[in-house]
Amino acid sequence: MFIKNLPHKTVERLSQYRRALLMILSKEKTHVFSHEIAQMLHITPVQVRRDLMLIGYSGNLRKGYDIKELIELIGKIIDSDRGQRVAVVGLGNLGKAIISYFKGKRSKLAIIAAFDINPEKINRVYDGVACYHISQMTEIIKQNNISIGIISVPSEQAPEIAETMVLAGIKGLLNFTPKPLNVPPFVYLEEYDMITSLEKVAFFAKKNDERFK
Amino acid sequence: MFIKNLPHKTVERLSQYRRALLMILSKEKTHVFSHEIAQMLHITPVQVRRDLMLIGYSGNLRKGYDIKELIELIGKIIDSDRGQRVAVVGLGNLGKAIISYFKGKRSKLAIIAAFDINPEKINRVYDGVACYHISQMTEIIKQNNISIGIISVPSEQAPEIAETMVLAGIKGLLNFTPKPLNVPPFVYLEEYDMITSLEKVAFFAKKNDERFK
DNA sequence: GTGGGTTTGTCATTTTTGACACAAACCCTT
DNA sequence: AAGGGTTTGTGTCAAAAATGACAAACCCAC
Repeated sequence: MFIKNLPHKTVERLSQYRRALLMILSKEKTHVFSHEIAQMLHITPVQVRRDLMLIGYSGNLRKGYDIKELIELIGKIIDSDRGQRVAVVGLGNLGKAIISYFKGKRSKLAIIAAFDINPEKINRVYDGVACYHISQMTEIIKQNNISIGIISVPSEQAPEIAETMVLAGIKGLLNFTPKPLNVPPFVYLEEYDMITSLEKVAFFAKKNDERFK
Repeated sequence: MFIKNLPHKTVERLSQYRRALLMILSKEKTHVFSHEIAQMLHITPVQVRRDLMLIGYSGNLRKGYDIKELIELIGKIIDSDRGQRVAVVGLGNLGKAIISYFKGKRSKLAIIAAFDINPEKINRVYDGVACYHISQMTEIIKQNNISIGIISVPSEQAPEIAETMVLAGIKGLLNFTPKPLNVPPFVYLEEYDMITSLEKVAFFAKKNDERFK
């Protein structure tokens, strides 16, 4: 299903809505109000309703939104029909953390390979994901039609890894290193920077502290 | 140093500028142009200049910006004068990854304690950070004046940890679990969600792919 | 049924963020 | 010393995102 020009931020929130909904689905509830979703994500109910409007979902006026239906609709919009395959490069602490985060999550995104250069890790399986040597990367990406790459290697190696993956045909990259990367325009790149997040928290924590003092 | 109402996004970028500048500082260069910074972060030169204007820094018209000066100025603005202390709760793969990310980074942010419940980890030191049992958390946070908390425990435990930390006097929280948290308004909370990032990459990678096909 | 209390859907507005355009400053070359 | 090529600094505009406001739909209680 396609909706033209879905705003960037809305895509992010849809993903968050879905995970929040999956969490409350286990309970006996079948419906949820916009203000309940809003409260979980610290946003306003209007924002939730507007996002849902954009994807064309209508709630029940008195009962709210059908949780199951909504989860499925969000899936139809943000997931790819045939699923997308993901590879993690760099099986240090971070790489392992990412893999275990995904474990058990039913999703159209499947991590199906990991790469490293440490001989002790090669040919072993971590949380259901097989680890190969980086030299096999191009081959395995092509064979398995992997379209998404996660980079969690030491930062010096990031540019080289990125280039190899792009040449192998990857379509999207998530970069966990602080090293800025350059990729062609047909590859979507997201820089995910823990340090910046932490510094931001520190800045606003400090500011908040002064304000409430 | 205080600048009133520095935009949210500018704060994020300042942190990124600083890290990009630190990377090129090692080389022989002493000055940098706005378009060079822009290229590294995939933004426009105007944006860089605008941000620097907001913090009142003037570059040299012909040589660009003095790297060293700029790094220091950014520090004066986003860092706290006396530094801020950070604790990591949950010393699994993710917790360890965070700590090693920080190792060697000179910064006003210092991770000075970790907490876990696994007896094997208690009273050991990881990358220079001592690990304590969670039951000691309140005590140690207060004693050491820790103001920032990073939550990297399994998601079910996140709300309880957050509450304890808030009561212990924490001022900012960075939450790596998908569990939405609730904190009082005087605590700054940032949710850092790996899954959402990955789903976003997947969505736009898919979209890009269709566009360029 | 009829009125009151909720909640949705959406238009209109504000706020935030980013981009354009261009003058002024500057150095280098000649 | 004069002209050309860069780069900065900033007023202005455009786009994106968030918010406010409110009518319409609906259920429940009575």
